[in-house]
Amino acid sequence: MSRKNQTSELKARVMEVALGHFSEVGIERTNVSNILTDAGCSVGSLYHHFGNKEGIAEAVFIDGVNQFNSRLLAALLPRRTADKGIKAIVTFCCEWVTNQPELAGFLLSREVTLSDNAKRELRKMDRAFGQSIYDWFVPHVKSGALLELPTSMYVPLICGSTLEYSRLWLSGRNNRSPAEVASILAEAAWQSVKHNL
Amino acid sequence: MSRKNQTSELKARVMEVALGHFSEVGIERTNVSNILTDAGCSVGSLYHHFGNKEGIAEAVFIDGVNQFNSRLLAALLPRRTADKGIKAIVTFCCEWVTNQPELAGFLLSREVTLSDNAKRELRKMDRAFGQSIYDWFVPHVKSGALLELPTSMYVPLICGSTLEYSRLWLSGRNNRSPAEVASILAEAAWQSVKHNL
DNA sequence: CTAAATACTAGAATAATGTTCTAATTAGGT
DNA sequence: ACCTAATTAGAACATTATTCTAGTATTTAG
Repeated sequence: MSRKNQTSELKARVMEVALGHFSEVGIERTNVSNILTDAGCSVGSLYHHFGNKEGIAEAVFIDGVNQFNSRLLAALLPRRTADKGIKAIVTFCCEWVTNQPELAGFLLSREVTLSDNAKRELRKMDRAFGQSIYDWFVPHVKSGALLELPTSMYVPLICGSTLEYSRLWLSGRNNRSPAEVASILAEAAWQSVKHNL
Repeated sequence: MSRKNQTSELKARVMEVALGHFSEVGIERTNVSNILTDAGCSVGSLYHHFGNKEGIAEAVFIDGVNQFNSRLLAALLPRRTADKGIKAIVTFCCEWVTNQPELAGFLLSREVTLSDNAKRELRKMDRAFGQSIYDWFVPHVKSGALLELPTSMYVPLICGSTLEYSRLWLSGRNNRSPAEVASILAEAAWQSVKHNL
């Protein structure tokens, strides 16, 4: 196998193993040596590729956000009405959390403390993502279908309930998965941002 | 000074100092020795009173939840209509977060991993709190003013947006404090749980 | 009031674990 | 075949949470 493939496979393996440990006991309480043995990686390799333990967490985090963002856009952008769009966002979130509870829990936990470099990268990603979202929203606000609000409030109003419900479900405190209650959450989100004549 | 007072003052001092460090750099990255010097406490005393670093975090956490719960009840229980009650909850949360950003950030961060003992204590608190909340809600659901939903959904629907907005504000990503946008959040929460004829 | 018991304090010693460092190895280009 | 740079290896190191033993102060009981 070429070195490139070997390397990227190793990194992927480490990240997968690490996510398992992180989501089970948190970043602090997973020890590097467990990751090393489970992923079949040496100390040197690990620190060469990731810098330190937080570096692994960062990589997993950025990867997860990327995946989430692109799939969410794929779910949202084709929708032509405000109603369908908002509900598509909520429904997508519910399904994503339900299908990937480990990754979702890790992203929602906010355990990761990002390095300056990672912050920069994430901001760049976020800008592109935010712009696409913004472009979808503008016409619906202009048309009066959606409330006109401070920009920073749309995400909390649309996704807040869903994320909070997801956190509760992930911590084992209620039975129905987000996907099972998606329609309720979607309707509630819609009620909270639609323009009431 | 009596020993009891001396001791409880020491514990309070440690908890206050610890909260400062925790909210600034997280539990993992605050080191015990800093807490010791800042609070003027010896290694032995600290481990005698709190068991370990997590024990300090647990104490701060439980204290914070207690304070939050009792004040929220004081804000909610006097309200006689569904409308006023829901808005009182949201408004209270906004003000609480705005006035105590350190404590709020610490509680919302979910950094603390609770010991079995702490879990038990917290569950006990939560049961009593939940019961009071439940008693307030029942008549408004029965009267048809509020939607009838799975019990586990009221908190996310009512507080989700507010908590999400608070997290964003606490991480410095938007300017207006929760208290400044409380009325928008309150109205949105009300729209999402009120019964629409 | 005295003595025993208990709660608390102290800080040096220890243990756990993340990270660095030097040397060896491997792959890709010339 | 040889050179260069990327990668791997794991022993040594450093940091830091925690334990342990001993000592001191306070309360309680006789």
